[in-house]
Amino acid sequence: MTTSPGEAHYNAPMPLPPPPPDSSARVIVGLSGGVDSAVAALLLKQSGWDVQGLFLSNWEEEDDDAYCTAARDFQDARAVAGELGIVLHRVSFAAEYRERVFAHFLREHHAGRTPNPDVLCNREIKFGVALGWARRLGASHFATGHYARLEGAADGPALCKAHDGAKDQSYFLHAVARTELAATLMPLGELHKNEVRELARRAGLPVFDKPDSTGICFIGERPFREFLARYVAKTPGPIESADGEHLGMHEGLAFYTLGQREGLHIGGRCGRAQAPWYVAAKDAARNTLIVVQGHDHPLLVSRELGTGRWHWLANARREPFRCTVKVRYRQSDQAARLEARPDGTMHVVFDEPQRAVTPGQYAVAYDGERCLGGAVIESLARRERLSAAA
RNA sequence: UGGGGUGUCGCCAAGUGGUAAGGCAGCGGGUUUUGAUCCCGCCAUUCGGAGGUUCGAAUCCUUCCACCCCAG
Repeated sequence: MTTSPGEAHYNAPMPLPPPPPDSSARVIVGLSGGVDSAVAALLLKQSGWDVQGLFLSNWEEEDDDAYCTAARDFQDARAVAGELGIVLHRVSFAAEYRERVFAHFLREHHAGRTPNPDVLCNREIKFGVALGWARRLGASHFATGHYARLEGAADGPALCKAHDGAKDQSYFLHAVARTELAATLMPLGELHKNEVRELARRAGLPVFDKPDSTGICFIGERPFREFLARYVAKTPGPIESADGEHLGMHEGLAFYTLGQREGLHIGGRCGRAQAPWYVAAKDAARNTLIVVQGHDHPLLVSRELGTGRWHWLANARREPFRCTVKVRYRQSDQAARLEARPDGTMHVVFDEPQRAVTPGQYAVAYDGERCLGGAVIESLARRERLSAAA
């Protein structure tokens, strides 16, 4: 059953979630107030589960529209629960979010790296404390509206890509503990986004046309630099080309990420090409941002990277093996050779050089549709060393 | 102070009589549960100032101003 995105096959049999193991089995669905989690709850109910909703509020600020957004989301979640006739619990994990996700987020930025808070948010909050809370609420299972599939494999639960490749969120889920995935249901994994919206519309769910949310999970979409500046002091310093020419000033290394183009304020230079400039490196010792010109400049690409401790979502492999790897969300799969180190880290060598591999982001491995696990990117090896060019 | 050169959007830069290219930056939007990238749109009634020639000037003339280089 293949369908191109855009033309849904509403008449095809809808893939329903697995029926409950027994008639009274309870599942707690994380209801965000968005359309995805609403439809996840809808489908589970239709399958016969005893469904209850859980609304998480993890970011409590009273100073701006984030508060309004959160309040609106809760209202939407409540409306959905009302329409489905299910109980809705509301729990704040703001303290946990701050300690386990946001503190790390700030530490990484202070260190000049580019953290991915949503990976941690899934592991620590949604599939951590929230899932634990679901158990306390008497549920055997926890469910979310993530676009990913969970299958039973010979070696345990397997996290697989969503059928809707454009929405696949397995990258963000790679760090979740397997024991937690074993108790998790993701009913949307075989649906396309437009099908989800259509299901919501037909079921009378008021959020059927609510726009997709973006931005850091629970914090939301906002001007990133401005937001970060509330927590990280600005430490201005020079911007230099790889050959040492002074090109301007930066606001602090934490406010930039590798491969970034915007915000450098570098205009035309006499004798230089007419191409935009991109962040190639951060020289912390000199508080200097190193930039290069051209989207695919050699100093922007890496062929190898080293990770932190690898988290397996399949049986660990001790011998080198080939698979595909993403170094950022929504990147197409890149062929690579992986070799686990004795200390639990991973060494990745790509077939093709990769652009803007960034410490703090995650390298996530796949065998076809299945996610094999991943780890944070710690180091990278460029084709040419920066020092050689300087 | 002589001699030479240059002054076109925040920056780089086309345009030498026919009614202001392009790139970068910036801004806005799209894509996106990180941060990026990417895509689309906007962005000089005006060419250092003032006069003049001309049907018509950024382009020619006069003059003033600024900056740069060489002399000194």
